[in-house]
Amino acid sequence: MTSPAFSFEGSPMARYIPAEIEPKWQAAWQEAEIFRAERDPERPKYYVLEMFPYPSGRLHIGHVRNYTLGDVVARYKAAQGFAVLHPMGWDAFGLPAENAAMATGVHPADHTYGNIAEMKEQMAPMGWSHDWSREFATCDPEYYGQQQAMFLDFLEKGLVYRKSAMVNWDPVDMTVLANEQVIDGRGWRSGAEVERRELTQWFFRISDYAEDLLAALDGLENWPEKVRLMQANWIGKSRGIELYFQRRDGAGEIVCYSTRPDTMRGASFLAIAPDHPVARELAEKDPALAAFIAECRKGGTSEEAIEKAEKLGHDTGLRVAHPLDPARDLPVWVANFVLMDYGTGAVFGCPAHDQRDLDFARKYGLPVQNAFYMPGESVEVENEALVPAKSERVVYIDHFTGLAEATGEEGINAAIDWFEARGLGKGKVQYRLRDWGISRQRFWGCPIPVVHCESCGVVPEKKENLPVELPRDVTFDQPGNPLDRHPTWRDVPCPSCGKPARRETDTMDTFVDSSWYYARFTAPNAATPTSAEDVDYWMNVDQYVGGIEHAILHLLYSRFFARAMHECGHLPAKSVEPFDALFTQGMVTHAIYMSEGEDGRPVYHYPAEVELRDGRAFLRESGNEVQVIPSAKMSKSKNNVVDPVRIVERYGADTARWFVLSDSPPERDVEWTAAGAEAAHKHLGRVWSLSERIAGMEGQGSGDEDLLRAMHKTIHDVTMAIESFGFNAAIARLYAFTNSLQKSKAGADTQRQAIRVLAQLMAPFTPHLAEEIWARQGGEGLVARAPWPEADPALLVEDTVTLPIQINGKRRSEITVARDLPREEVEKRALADQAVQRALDGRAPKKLIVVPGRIVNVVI
RNA sequence: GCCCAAGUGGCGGAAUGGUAGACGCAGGGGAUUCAAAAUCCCCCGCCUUUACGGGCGUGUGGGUUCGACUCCCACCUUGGGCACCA
Repeated sequence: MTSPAFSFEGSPMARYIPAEIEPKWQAAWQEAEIFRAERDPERPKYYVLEMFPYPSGRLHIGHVRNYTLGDVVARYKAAQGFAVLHPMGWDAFGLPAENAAMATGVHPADHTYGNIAEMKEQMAPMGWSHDWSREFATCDPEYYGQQQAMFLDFLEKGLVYRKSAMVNWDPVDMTVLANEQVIDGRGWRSGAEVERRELTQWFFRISDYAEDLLAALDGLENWPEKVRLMQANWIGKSRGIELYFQRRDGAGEIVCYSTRPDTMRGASFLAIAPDHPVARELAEKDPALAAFIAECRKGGTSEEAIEKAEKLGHDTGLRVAHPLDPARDLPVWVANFVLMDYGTGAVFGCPAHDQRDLDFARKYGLPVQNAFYMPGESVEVENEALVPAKSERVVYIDHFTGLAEATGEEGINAAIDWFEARGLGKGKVQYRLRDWGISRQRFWGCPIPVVHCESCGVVPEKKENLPVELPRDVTFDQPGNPLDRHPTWRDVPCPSCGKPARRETDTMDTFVDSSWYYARFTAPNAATPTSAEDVDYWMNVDQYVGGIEHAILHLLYSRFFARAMHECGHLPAKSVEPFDALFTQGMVTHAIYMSEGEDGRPVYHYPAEVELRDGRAFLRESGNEVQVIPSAKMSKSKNNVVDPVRIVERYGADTARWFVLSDSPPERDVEWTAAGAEAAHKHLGRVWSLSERIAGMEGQGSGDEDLLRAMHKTIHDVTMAIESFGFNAAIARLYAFTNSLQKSKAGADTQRQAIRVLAQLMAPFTPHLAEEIWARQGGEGLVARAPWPEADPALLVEDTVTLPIQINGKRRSEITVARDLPREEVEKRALADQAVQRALDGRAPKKLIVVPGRIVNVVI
């Protein structure tokens, strides 16, 4: 069949040139304002949100993945008839702008707004369906002013308070450091050993919501299981007991929190935090202890730093009575691994059943005594602690409750009852979750709107004076927060008594900014933080998309903030869980090409300098082979960053979008490869040629029904795949259908129908190419506005099925039978099969399993 | 150190407990071409066999099941988070 309609040669086909297609359709969308979200009581709404970017100034390929994922959902939902809200804005406060100010002297605001302008320019060619009319940056005074208003509401409701807490202190630069700025225990600029220093700071009472935040996780059915689990572990609910240990010096008691009171027999010491009041009290008269406590303050505040630090202890000389045997003494040690923030800041050490306690006991020569054995093994612990799961049965040794063999859980419960009955302790539910410290000793953040007055104390700023705006006239020529040394900004009259007072110069954690932006998008210009009408209509976020690295902090803070906003009347009750569905995507990675330099240090090569042959990499210039490290996180210093702007210039946005979605499931990391991008581009070119060929076709053909069946199957499969975020699978189905269409001999009308459906199904992924094909094939209006195609169920079922036949679970043959063939017939046909006959060798099968429509298994 | 996740051909990956390897890349063969590019067609897990076929195979070791990539237990490796990076 070589009619002209099928010939590539000689037909006046246009080539696929994205640079001609893409800007045209972007202009058409803008002209029609199809992405502008409007409240529409006639239609159901759909709010899809991607985590907004920090304006670094460079669009990263990770952004491309994130926003393309959201864009597919937004465009798909729009095609299904929803009123879609798909906003975009900027998480604009933060350290990098201050670092830039220190390096170049440019004001953080200028730096940030400059970056925003640059990034917007880089985002425009991607063809994302964002509603830019709702754009804002968290550093806009209009935004952070509303945040300050909410801070004052929280203050009034008692959701905010001040207390002392530790920060990283650089003793040379005389400044507070972020954890990121502490490298191996030293300040990143000064190189000085960092110490922990106490500062009075503002806190949100998130721990009051620990139980609610934990319990409500069950209702978040459309969140990834692992995120819920991570949050549950982070909140860390545990049931235990507060135990009272009487001091031998008669000065009262030390209260320890324990989740394993059943192991009390093995207690050999008490360990208290260096900041514990008892430690401080004893240090006043004990210079050696004071020196030890000072030593414990070395290093950063991060939990990782504390946990990994060498376990150090100091015997205070104080003794307490062992609760089980008042004649027995337990020594009280100060230990650097005990955290004042958790429990009571004091624990009893049971070396036999806790590895850390055991290491500590061996180091300092403290006794090790088992509280239980595993059943049948009466072995004393040596160098490995015996720590079975609480559900496992153990044999308690001479237990104070009278228990013999029991599970850990039973032992714990019995021990709690026993101690409570004797007034030695009190059962207590404990959470690991700490209150959220929001004070930052930095300039580029939302100012905390309070004033410190000598006579009135801490006085909230009046709401009519908001926003408390950051000043323009600041310099960054010395370390620290310039607000601290800005007299005219800092010195203000007290809002209450009018006497001279000082503004709070700390600003808020940037996580505060990102804890409510989703609500602000529903009414970005409202005179109050939110507007009731708009949050009622648009909230909740139906689909939230972002990086897995935000699984805990950002999402937990947002959940808390929504609850707090509800209490202050800024969100309805339905929005205390603001994100109905969450999707966490993986990273985009890229291989690193590395060789060894003359000095032995690694040299990183740009992909452009490298030629790939048979999976090995060689330098183009010298021909020397270089080492390939696959799937590495993109990093400027490793020269493996892929610039999406260059990709779009070379291949067009549709190729970039198609590729980042096609190669890996979205939740997993995807490796960017030049070959993959090339292949994606080629495929789009094939679809284009196919469309051009079909456009020129006329007349009848054969196999129309086969093509229609394939088309409806594809509609069904692609729709299901999009619904479940299986975008790579959706794209695989689109590849397969393209191949079927290419090979089809069906008539012109059917083929035209098929290519139009293909364009519709591709539209969420490659919207520009889809529009072009849609227009050329006589589609009505914009494909972005065409209703999503529906699969005809009648065309999805086949009359016959092919059943694999297994023998002992291994596939050995297959039979093709009518779909509704009765089971007995299937059995008969399966047993008659040659392979089965051969395997049976005259014997009768032990068992015959027929799963209708799926499989036959013959057990011999 | 603690919490979480992921490991499937040369590579990225597919697979409601039911034919492991869909789809794509790389590779091999062919067509077209004066030649190349582009395009099109076919093959492509490993071992064994002339062939038909047979054996092995989803990080490792166990277990549940007629049947396990999928469920359970232990381990190994890699990645994410650890409260002041965003």
